[in-house]
Amino acid sequence: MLASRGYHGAKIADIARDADVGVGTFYLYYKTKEALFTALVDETARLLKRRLDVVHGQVTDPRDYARASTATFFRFADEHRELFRIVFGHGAQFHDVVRRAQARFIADVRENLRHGMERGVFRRNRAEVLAPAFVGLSYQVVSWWIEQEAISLEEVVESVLDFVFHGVDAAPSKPLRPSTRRPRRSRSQRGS
Amino acid sequence: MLASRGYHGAKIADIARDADVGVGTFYLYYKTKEALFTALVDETARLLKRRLDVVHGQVTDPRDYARASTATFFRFADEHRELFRIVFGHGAQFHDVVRRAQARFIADVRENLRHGMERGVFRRNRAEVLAPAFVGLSYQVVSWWIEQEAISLEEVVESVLDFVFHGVDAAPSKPLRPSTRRPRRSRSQRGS
Amino acid sequence: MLASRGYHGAKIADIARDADVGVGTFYLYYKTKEALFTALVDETARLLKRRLDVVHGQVTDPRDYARASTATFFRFADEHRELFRIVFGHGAQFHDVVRRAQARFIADVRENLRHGMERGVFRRNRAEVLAPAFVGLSYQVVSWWIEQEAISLEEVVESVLDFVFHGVDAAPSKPLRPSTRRPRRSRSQRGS
Amino acid sequence: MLASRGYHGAKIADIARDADVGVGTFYLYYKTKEALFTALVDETARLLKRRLDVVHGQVTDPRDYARASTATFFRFADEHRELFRIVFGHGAQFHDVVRRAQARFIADVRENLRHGMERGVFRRNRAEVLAPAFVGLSYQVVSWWIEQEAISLEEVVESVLDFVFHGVDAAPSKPLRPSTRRPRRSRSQRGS
DNA sequence: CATGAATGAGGCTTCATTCAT
DNA sequence: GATGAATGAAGCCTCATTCAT
Repeated sequence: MLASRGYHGAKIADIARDADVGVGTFYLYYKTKEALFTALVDETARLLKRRLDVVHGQVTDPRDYARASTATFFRFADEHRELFRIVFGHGAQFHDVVRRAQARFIADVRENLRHGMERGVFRRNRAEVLAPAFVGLSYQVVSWWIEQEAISLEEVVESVLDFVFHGVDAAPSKPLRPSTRRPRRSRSQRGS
Repeated sequence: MLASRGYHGAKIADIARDADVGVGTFYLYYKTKEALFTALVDETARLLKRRLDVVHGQVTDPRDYARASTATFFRFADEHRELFRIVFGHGAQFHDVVRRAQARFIADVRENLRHGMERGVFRRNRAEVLAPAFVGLSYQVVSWWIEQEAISLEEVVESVLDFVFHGVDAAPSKPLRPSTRRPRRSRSQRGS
Repeated sequence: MLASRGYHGAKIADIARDADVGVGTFYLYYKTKEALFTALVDETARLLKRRLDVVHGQVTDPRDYARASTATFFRFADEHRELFRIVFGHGAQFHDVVRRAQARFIADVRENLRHGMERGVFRRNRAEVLAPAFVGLSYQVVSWWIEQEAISLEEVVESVLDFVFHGVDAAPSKPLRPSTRRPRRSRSQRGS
Repeated sequence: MLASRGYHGAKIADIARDADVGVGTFYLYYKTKEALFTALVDETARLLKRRLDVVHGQVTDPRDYARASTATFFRFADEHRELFRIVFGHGAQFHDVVRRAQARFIADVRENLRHGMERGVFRRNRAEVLAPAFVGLSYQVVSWWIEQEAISLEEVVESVLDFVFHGVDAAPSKPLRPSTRRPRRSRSQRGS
């Protein structure tokens, strides 16, 4: 219900009917509609975080960290499609709970990126830009993948990781910011 | 209004007041609330598409195509923040119009990726996976960037493009699928 | 519960919890919420009536009757605060049972007033007007008195009786309707 | 509606139908059901207060004050039966707004009683007891009177004032507390 | 064309009552 | 008898939409 219709599309009556209970019964479990949503988001974030914590505990290399995170995220989405659709899909981002959860994951990714850059295993680049990029691409690919059965988990993850590590360029890559860099020139001046 | 409150949060009365007209007047211009939303999405997609068509007309190389597309997308979002927030933000993705527009852009990206891979300028990888990745990361980075003033347009685009072309790995990249590979064997067999 | 929250404010679940039984058990004792209320009112009226009957049996003089009634009413309210609050308080008057009980008490008072007037121990006045006045003032004073601890039962009753018997005027009173009065003339003409 | 059914008995739909408007229209005039009730109570209290202020401005003697107040109260109730029923009747007392309004009127009466006692025109008695008595009897008599057509305004007021000034006792009255008073003896000891 | 007061369908929530255990 | 989870009718309120001015 919430998964297929979204927060606004799913009426309490629908949700109750879906669960084969009366409307009153719904309110025995959740104080409000909002509360159900919040509970699902929190539960999802908690579950995912737990899974990530486990795999993060087993790696030290930032690359492994990224690999493990990505694989875990995809596996998690695969195993909890309904929850995933509710939390990430169907216009739920507007919800504060979701935004905060997302922000925490982005922060996590950012730290790993920074760590990797400092250690020299990641290309020097703006971690604050790459972090949302990481999360955004993962979410979008998962959203696409989850709705179809054409490709295996391993294959998506493999593709995503290749992209994430090497980008699309076939040519051997040069550093983004050569150490011999001179003062920026084109620093732009966007107004409002 | 739509931008700051989202589709469900914005009431017709608010929208009308914002536009300094009466609610009745709103209905002279749009048949329903839904129609306004659809019109804005269509308009946005049309505007963006026109901009992309222009820059695409000036490039032939798939890398340039990707560069130009990305830069254009960011510039567009910057220049039409309100529209961008309405169309992409605040849980609008659930809307069919948005989904279709998004699908068109993803298809466009996919074609360029395929083209680049065939021409050998892009690493061989699954274009159908990378296309949503591209769009998802662009959207997420733009969403982050648009809400803050800390970094210039050129800088975000530079970061994004470096990431998109070279990924995060500091080491020189090896192909995902070694060139010495013979004609596809196991190449998966997605139907739809 | 009923006493502190009123008929509409008290939920069956609250009442049951207060009585340390399950909601189901409540319905073993009372057919409906309304039935509980009616039963309480009836019980209260019955108790009060019994007490009044006892004291009334011991007096013949209408003044003593009034004195005894008033004292009994206050004592009763004092001893059954909860019941009093339920029956008279918290907007219960709207209830038909309460209205009927009240009407019976008013009728009783009226008869005593008539009796006293006929016997010449009470000033001639309209008994049908004084009866509700009696009841109304008793109820209001009790309501005020019951919620505070500042003054003793004897003191309130003393004050009320002095007021009821002598009014507020310090001057010696003259009869309302001199016995030498001629047939009514001015019998009113209030419109709506 | 509110007048005939009381706060809980009157549904918004009823009120709207009674006023020959849609439910939505109701909410153009009042934010909530509660707000309507509060507004009516405030309006009533304001109107009555204004009327009382006028007549109070024309008297100095506490007896005249009491006479004028009573007459004004009855006249007001007669002219605003609906409002009166809403505010005082049908179990509205439970409402805080009503309670506060009532408290203000009681305080007003109490001050006049005190004043009269100090000036020696009223019998010495406990003003804090007599004030609620005054209000309670007025309210109850008005409630009775307003529902029937048998007696004129002048007559009720006359009866009430005679009662209020002289009480029911036919005998000439003696003071409640003789100036030659000795120390209290039996002054009670109510527990809980 | 423009307006905004009026509308009522529809959504969320409460709570008296039932009934299987 | 006792229980309390389950129920759904009913009530309050919102807001997209209409239409008379």
